[in-house]
Amino acid sequence: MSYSKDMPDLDLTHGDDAAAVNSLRSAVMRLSRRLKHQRVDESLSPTEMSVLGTLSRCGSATPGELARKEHVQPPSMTRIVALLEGKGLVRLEPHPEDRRQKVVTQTEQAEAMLEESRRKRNAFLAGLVEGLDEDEWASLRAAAPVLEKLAHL
Amino acid sequence: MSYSKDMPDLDLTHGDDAAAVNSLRSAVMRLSRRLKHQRVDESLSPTEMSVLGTLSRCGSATPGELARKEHVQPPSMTRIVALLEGKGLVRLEPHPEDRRQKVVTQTEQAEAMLEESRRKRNAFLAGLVEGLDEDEWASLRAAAPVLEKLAHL
DNA sequence: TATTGTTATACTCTATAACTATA
DNA sequence: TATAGTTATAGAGTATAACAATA
Repeated sequence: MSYSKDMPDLDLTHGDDAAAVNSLRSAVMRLSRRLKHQRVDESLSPTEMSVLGTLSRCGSATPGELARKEHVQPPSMTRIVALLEGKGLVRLEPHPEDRRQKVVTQTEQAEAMLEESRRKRNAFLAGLVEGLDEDEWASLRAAAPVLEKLAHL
Repeated sequence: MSYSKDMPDLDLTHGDDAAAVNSLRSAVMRLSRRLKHQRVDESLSPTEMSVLGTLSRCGSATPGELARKEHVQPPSMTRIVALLEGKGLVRLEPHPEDRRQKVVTQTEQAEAMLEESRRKRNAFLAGLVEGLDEDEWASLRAAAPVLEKLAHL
């Protein structure tokens, strides 16, 4: 039996697992559309916000690394980085070892903006979460890091 | 103290809740981009698939109801419904009580397509889930219905 | 007068293909 | 020859505004 205790015993013929997978996909797609509309800065797209969040968490990165992390193609990241630079939210520096690459770093202005916008985002999600009970919110909190992992697995 | 036991004690000044909210938003956006690429039918967009899923779960609906459920504007739903009708996946009938409205119903062909595609979707998500351990998958299963609720709250 | 749905139009975001510079 | 990033272009999906038909 090719079964490891570290792997979930995901049985695709099992109705409950299949239902969970369907439910998850549908919910993520629909929730993402709602979040798209809750822009903290009206002029920043969700992906642009996500790039700033990634830089805030992971520090500096090259455009190529950012493209892979955000699951967009390199030309799209070129455009995003140029836009963020134009707004003074990131700084572009030459790569110390490879002159083809660049290093993207967020500015203090970006960090301040993220902090400022956190309240607005939380207000929106808190409004939704108020419709949940304690157990549901606990489920969500437990799942958040797993969804993060899934997003860049 | 304005506290109800049915409401989560969401404290926006509390770092853990704020972090969970941020994590959730970021993960949902990035995961949705990955799912976008995993189309069961290459010719159907995620929203179009989601409409079929909604019809499958909820039965018939008017274009206006579908627009509200999917969080798109009425003109967008007009376009989606027309496209699905052109592919023979939904049927449009006059509303029995209000001649302004229409009733959208999925066809047998749509149900067969959903069933067929379920295996492909599951294969992709199962691939991701294989990188999780038992507890993580359990968290996700518990959170799926909550995310569904959040998506149309 | 309000509501449901449609048509016409424009915008945002992303992708692909072709190119430049460096490794 | 392969890789990082850019430029130019096209396409998908959605929104807003203006309109038609019905309540």
